[in-house]
Amino acid sequence: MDKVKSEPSEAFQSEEFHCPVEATLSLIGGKYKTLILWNLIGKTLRFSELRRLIPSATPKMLTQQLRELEDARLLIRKVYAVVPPKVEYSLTPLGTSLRPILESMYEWGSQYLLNQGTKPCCSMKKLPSA
Amino acid sequence: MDKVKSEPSEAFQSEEFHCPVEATLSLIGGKYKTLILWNLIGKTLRFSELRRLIPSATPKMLTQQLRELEDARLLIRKVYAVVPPKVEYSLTPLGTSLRPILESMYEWGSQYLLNQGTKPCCSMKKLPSA
DNA sequence: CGGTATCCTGTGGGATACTG
DNA sequence: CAGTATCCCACAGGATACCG
Repeated sequence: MDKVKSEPSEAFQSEEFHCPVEATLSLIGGKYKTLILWNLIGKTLRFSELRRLIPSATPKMLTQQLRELEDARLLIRKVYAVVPPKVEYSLTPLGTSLRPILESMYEWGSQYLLNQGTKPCCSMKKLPSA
Repeated sequence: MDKVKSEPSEAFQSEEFHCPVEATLSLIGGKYKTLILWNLIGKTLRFSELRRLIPSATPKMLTQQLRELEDARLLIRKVYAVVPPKVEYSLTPLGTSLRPILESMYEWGSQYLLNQGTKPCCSMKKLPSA
């Protein structure tokens, strides 16, 4: 298995894209991805912090989703050569540029849940004003 | 199997929702759903017209996605009691209210595809101005 | 025309255990 | 601390055929 992976985002190069909306969806649509992006807006978080913020994601899933977001250039993984290991995740400008979309989805979803009489839950709070 | 289905959206009533963004995602994130919604903005289309607009969706998948969108109250399925059968799909006000989200996802995705050097394709054209 | 019904495969994703 | 490595299986979703 000669998977080289010298540079990220190889998967996306070979992927035939559909339409712009679906392209966007393919980047943020994965399980836990919106949660990850949301939590990283304006912050830098370590792996263990993300685990605590998203307890339902197993380490395997969290790693996988983070790698895919990194491949899509939406976030950066910064490894510190220290012991014990320290890794920090933060959004790239591209990742940050998703904020308006995420916020409009948050607003729409909140309204929808209200109208359905369903209680919004989970760790996804509203973001600070700007 | 006593699946009653007197009223739509039963599945969503019993579904435990996560956070607003994921709730939104759960409604529009399905395969072909954005394509369907996009094509229906400002229009009314028949089943066969949707099939032609989204050729990659098999009838089974198209039906399934349409039913889920109907359950979510995003579109309406209007059946005419004529022969040969005639069914028309159109967005509800709720469905139409997704337009800003879809458009911002379209814009973001277009930009992303440009920067990646990937050619946008498929039947998803830009919408008329308003 | 507008769908169902069946069969079947790939894989998303959970549980669990181990490692540099 | 920050992940891998396996095992496993439910189910999304394709192909194909048929129906009122």
